[in-house]
Amino acid sequence: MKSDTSLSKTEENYIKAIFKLSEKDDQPVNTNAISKSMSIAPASVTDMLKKLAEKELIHYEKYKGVRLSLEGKSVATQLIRKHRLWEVFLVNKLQFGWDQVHDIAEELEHIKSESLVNRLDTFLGNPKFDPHGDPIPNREGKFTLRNQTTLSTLVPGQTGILVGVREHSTPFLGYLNDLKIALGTELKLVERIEFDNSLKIEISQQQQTIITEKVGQNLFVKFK
Amino acid sequence: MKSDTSLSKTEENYIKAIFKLSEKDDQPVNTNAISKSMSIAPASVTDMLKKLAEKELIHYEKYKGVRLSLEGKSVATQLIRKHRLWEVFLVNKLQFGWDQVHDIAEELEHIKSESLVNRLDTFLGNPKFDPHGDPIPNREGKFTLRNQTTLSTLVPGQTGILVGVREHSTPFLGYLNDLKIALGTELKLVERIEFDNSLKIEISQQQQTIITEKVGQNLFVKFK
DNA sequence: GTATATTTTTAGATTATTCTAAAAATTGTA
DNA sequence: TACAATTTTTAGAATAATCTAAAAATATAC
Ligand SMILES: [Mn+2]
Ligand SMILES: [Mn+2]
Ligand SMILES: [Mn+2]
Ligand SMILES: [Mn+2]
Repeated sequence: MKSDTSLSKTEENYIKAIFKLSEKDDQPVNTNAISKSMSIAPASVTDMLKKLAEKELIHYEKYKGVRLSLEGKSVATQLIRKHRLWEVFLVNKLQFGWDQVHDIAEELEHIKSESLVNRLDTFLGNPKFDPHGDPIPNREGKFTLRNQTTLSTLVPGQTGILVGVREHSTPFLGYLNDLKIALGTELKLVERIEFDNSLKIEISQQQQTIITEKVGQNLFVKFK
Repeated sequence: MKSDTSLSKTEENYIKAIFKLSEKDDQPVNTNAISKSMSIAPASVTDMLKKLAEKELIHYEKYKGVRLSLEGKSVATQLIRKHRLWEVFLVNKLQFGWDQVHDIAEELEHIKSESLVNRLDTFLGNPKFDPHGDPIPNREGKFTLRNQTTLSTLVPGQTGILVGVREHSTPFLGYLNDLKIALGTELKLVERIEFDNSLKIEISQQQQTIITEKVGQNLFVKFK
């Protein structure tokens, strides 16, 4: 049962952090993990977990970590929907670069108006992916799945199209900008260097470069 | 000298309230006036005034009311700029009604990003007025002046075009919607009823209606 | 399986914003 | 000018979100 419908920005940020930490494995999320991901002291996290449990947004047992309740998952999903739709707006309509929009979207996602989100969605043409290739949940919270193959798993000679990035940091996206790599760019794995698993790639059938294994693991591609 | 650049949403709301209260006469604004306009207890207002004075956003002398400093005026103007640009976005791009956008804009105005506002301005085509006919300050904070003549000052037989509304409440705007009165609508003063100064008007050369004096005073018109 | 290390919670404080009640200052009135 | 009414400020307290330090629980290691 949802007791209090209106959540503070702070509460929303905790919910989102917990959601992101439990995305991969569906394991309970530890206090310390939340603390680190949000840069907030563990003691403060404990306090908030009690509060969120009280509101039935999470299932919480002392010392055992937390899981989002169905209600909590829905809150998280709607926040992610808003975040990503705003990012599309900022990039497609206001001409921001994909490396400039995260922090602004981080604020915009907390504006509470269902009709605003839905009208924005319509205005943008119901996009399925955000500027980083991340899927945008629909009104019902359903995500379109994206290819999870990374460039580093291709075999030499194989070509992929960039459909998403795992890392979202400004430095990483700026680095891709410098390499003229954007969503939709054709990337061919030319050679894997044995020594350190770094990759020689060809970008848009033009320049060749070396990227580290780590970079390769952060580039999601689909087969051409 | 501006000491702390970042203001809380709360501080911003006080600055805006003080600005609006001193718009007409340039007199100092009293604690009680702020208290009433914001629905916050006078004692709380006093506390905040001390804080804003500390930050040099207002000139404050105990028991004598406050005035915005130049810095404070600039903060207020930029907030109003953001508020009105967002209202234009909501109405022109997302198809909201002019009676539905104020509260959402009240939230959006607190998003802090200079490039966001300026890009939004460009995207909207640098509008000079918002959906209620209120002037939108430019980057430098300059307002385009709008005609301040109200319908109630016309002489019978005279026609005006609606260029703005003084009241912004949802009920008032909804009432105008019902009457098919919008910005740009032609309004002819047919007759002034002596008894209570109510006005018989003709809307878009079509229906005739009676409106109260109060309504007439809330409709800004320019001569046709 | 005890001792040590790590994680989590509790206790006690702090800052921002708000409140009510009471005191102080100012304003209006006769 | 004196008294009353009004306005404003001060005092003391509450709530939300955070912190540090210490205690308690759990996990790891030998
Ligand atoms: Mn983002
Ligand atoms: Mn994104
Ligand atoms: Mn408004
Ligand atoms: Mn407006």
